[in-house]
Amino acid sequence: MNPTYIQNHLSHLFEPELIAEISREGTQASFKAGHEILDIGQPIRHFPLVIKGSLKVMTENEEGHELLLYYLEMGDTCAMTLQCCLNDTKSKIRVVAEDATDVVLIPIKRMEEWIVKYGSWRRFIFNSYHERLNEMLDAIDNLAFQNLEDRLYKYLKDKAMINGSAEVKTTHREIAAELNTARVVISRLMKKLEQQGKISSDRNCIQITEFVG
DNA sequence: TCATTAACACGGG
DNA sequence: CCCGTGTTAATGA
Repeated sequence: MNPTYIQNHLSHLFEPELIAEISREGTQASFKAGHEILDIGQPIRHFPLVIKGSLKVMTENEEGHELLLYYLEMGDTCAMTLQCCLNDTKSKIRVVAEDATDVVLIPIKRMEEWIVKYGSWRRFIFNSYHERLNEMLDAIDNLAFQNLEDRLYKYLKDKAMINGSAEVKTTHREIAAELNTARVVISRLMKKLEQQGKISSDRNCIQITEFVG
């Protein structure tokens, strides 16, 4: 892979020797929005460094209900994938491209090697664990203690945030599936949020009024 | 009280 | 016509 590509995107994270190694060992991949990169039960051979775009990481319960764990954005990597690498287990997660996304795929065998060899890699991995753990705690808090209306609004704000736009292109049906609830509830709550002036909505498109970022 | 399920009407593409 | 949306009625937790 082209070293300057890695250089341009990851030099702020890693030392030059590691950049060179990533260039040698990694492969670049691009995914379209909606592309499934990894499914539950699949063996993991690579782990991703996100260069551009964003990935959505989910798990699933016995009834087949999906639960959103977190989003990965530029400079992020996937703590769940890391955990699976170290144990050599199969994936407990599903990873889908949220929008057009570029990643660098690194063979899992380099993981442990680089942890010993490179301070910047070690810090990166620990830091990634830390961030992902915090996001999961947020997700749990959200599920356990917040009502649906707050969850919906937070969901919409998160979506807007990762798109980098106040506009969210989705449907009530999709949102209902993501939040594990019924479409009719989303419609009702959306109406409520609209009346409060927090959002405005058209068919297939929702604007977040107080979007910043 | 609020979610869920099913059913129906409306309108835009 | 199909799909997304808004609404209602019955039922359940």
